[in-house]
Amino acid sequence: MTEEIIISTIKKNGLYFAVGVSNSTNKIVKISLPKSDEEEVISAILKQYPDFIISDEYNDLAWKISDIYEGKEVNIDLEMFDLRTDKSNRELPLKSHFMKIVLLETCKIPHGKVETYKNIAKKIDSQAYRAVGTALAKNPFPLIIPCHRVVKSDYSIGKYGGGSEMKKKLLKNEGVKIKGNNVVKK
DNA sequence: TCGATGGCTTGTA
DNA sequence: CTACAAGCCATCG
Repeated sequence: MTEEIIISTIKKNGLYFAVGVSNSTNKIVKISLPKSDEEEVISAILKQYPDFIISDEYNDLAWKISDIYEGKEVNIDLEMFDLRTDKSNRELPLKSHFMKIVLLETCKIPHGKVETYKNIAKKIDSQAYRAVGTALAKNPFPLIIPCHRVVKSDYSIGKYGGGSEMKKKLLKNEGVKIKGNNVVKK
C-alpha cells in the first residue's frame, strides 16, 4: 500500500501549526514550525511527503506543539515518532545514525537550559560539532526535539530554521535569559 | 566518487 | 568589540 501522510493543522494566535503522521506506521514523520500562512505550513510537509490527507485526527498533538512554542513544558513520548534510520531508504525522517544520536542527545537538554553544538558532539563521543549543526538543521521534529536549545560555544544564539529571532523568543519563553544576541550564563 | 556545502569553533588582527 | 581564514566532519548531488 502506498504511504499517505495525515496532516493536522491548527491555528493559534494567528499562527498555523502542522503535524504529519504516516498512516502506515501511525508514527509522526514531520512537524512544521509555525507560519502565518496555512498553505505554507502544509507545503513544508508536502515537500517530502506529497501524498497526503488533511484531517483533524492529530489536532491534540498540534495543540501540544503550540504549547511548547509558547514555552510550556510538555512531555511527549518519543515512541510516537518515526526514529528509524536506514541508509538504503532516504525517505525516512532520520537520514543517518549520526543524525539520530544527535537528536536523541538534544532531547536530554532540560526545559529552560541550553547546550552548545560542540558539547553535544562531545557527549556523543564525536568531534563533529559542525556536523551536529547540520544534523539539527534537518531536525524533522522541531520544538519537540528541542534544537532551539543548542547554541554556539561562545553562547551567541546561532542559527535556526525559523530564524534566530524565533530561537531567541523560544528560549526567552522558557525562562532563558538573553542579552542582545547571547544567552546569559549563570 | 569527490568536491561543495553547512544552524560550527578557534585563532589572529 | 568585529572580521576573516583555516580547520573540521557528515551529507548531498
